[in-house]
Amino acid sequence: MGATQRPTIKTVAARAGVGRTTVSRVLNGSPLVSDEARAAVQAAIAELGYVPNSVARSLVTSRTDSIALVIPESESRLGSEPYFSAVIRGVSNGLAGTQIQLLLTLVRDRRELDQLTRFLTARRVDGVLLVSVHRDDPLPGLLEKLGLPTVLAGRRSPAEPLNHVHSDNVGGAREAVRHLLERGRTRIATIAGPQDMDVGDSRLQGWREALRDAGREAGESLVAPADFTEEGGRSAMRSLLERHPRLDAVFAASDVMAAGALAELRRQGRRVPDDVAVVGFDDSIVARHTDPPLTSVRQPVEEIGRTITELLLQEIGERGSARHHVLLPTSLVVRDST
Amino acid sequence: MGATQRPTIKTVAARAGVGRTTVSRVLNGSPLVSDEARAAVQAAIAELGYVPNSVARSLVTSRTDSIALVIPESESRLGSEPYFSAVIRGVSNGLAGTQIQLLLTLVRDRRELDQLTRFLTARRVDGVLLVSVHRDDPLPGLLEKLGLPTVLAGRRSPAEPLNHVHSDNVGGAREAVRHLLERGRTRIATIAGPQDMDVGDSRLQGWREALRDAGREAGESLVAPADFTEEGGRSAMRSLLERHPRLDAVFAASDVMAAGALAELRRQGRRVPDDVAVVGFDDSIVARHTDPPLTSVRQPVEEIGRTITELLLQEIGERGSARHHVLLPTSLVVRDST
DNA sequence: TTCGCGGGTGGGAGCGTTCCCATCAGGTTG
DNA sequence: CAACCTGATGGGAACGCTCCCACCCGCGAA
Repeated sequence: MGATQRPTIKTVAARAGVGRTTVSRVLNGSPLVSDEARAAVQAAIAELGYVPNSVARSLVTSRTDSIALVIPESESRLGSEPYFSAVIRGVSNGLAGTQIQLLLTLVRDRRELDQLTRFLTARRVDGVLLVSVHRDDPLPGLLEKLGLPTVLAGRRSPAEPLNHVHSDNVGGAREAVRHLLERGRTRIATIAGPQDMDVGDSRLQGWREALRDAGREAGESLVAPADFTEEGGRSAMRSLLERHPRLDAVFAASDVMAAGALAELRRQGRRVPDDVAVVGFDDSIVARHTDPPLTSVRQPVEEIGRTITELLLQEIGERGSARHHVLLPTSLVVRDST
Repeated sequence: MGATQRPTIKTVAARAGVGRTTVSRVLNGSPLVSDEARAAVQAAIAELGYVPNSVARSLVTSRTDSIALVIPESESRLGSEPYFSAVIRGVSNGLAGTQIQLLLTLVRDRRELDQLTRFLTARRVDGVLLVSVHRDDPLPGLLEKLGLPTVLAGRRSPAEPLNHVHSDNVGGAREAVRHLLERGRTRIATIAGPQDMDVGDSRLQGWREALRDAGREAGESLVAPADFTEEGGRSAMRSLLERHPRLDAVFAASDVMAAGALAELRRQGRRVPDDVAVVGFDDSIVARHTDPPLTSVRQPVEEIGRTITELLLQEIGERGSARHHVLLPTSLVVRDST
């Protein structure tokens, strides 16, 4: 009791002395409405505090005016990785000014994946943003089969056919390693990202290319893959030091892993940058606060978020438009760790 | 073309040789269905790959099976503050196992607030989680007026009438200051949070109480309020040092501000903890990586997220249940900065 | 004058569900 | 044996909107 019934389009029509259809036309900005009718309708809307029922609209238009941002990660990463927050912020920026709502879906396990699959099959969103894709991720294939507009942040492989936006991981890594070479480092190891992700691959490839360009060896024993976590970075550093006690530089494929590496180096009494120089990737908040502050490859994460959103909106608007692959530049931020 | 029409409940009914209603009953788990009918329906559903249209369901039930998480913050904070990521993670955890979807809404300016208001008025969600509330935030009042189930993470004031979950900010701050006293510090300043937020107030109050309990002065000149940003922390530290060149400890109401304070102390050649001890609040990833690592008050942010979600689901389920105010404990994590 | 045309308008149908109610079979009761 | 219940079932109506189509009116052209 108390909460009086919400006005519907009928109420408004009656109040304005016009038909339902005319109200609908005003609502949807049709030009085929006389000025008087439009004014009457607008007055009625204001008096009644009418707000259209978007569920009813969705039922007939089969648009939902919402998109999903899917983060298929073990919970540990959202949180430690400022990356995701920045993407979210970018997406939200890209959505500003539209009426489109953002659904956030974390996929942690098999059950949640099944649930998401049903959700997407039911077309409860107009499009999907996929972040942090793995090579064998089932989602991109599903989305393509469903014909649901999709844009990836990152790519499954260099041959990614779907719309995607990524930063120049190869180039960024090369620049980082070149920087280490310029600083006179000669034994440069790398803590690589997961090898089932293109970011991992590409940054490793950049490391290799830079070393080869300089005529240096890029042996596999100088590579320790980890999982983008701090603890992973720490133990990767440990194993690198065991294999190459005399290494004098490390390129880590993320700041968080670099932070783990710093901790291990400190534990073993190595000075940074005097004994070992360290470069990270992301230029996240972590990089500014480590001891010493971390030289890092900056990637425009927020811009990635904004761009995938813009591409998605475009794809939703005009189906079957050409595929877009956007590459965003990185830049090296030099601090005290090198 | 190609994409064959999605099956509806009618298709399923025809296939199973039953009526619409029976299919609906099976879908909603009604016990008033014979075993044969149920089996036939389930088989038909499987064969057709039928997924119920939740929009149509929403229209008649007027439930949306979604909730909104509203973050009313200038974009700078989501991103620098691991707090929000942790809340999001907790909320997502709290939602696991339900069919409820999470809508994320960042409110950055007046326009976005208006848009959100319309959105909520249209009841496009079943309930709302509100994070980082300010004293004069218009949203809680609006939500109460709309009768939309709401739970706050934090509170507007100690007299908050709405459902809310918060951590023991007063107690945490007291513990931090007591710790500094035990370490023999005598001139303990504080970098306080925004004074239009209860978190700011409460942590300041904890600082005052601890000092008074110890018979120390807690003069206003030892208080420098800031805005939870790193830059704010830095300039607050600067003004504290101007006023009290001989202070030997600072309690900052957030890790990020503490990080700013550390930077300023270093710039001025003060050693931490030898000359000045520093305590932060949040025990975020930042605290572990500052130089030196930061002693900090840990608050169970993820648990806050989970708890507000549980309360909201409960409130949505059984309207008008008693109001809940949950207080979660904090704990001090001692590192090298004290 | 008649016809055609096009802007402005409103009613009916339909989107895919759930809910209310009527119906029906088969058993139990007095 | 009639009256009644009880469990299983299905059709109609409704949720609030958009879209199709028919309609009306006033105008200029034939």
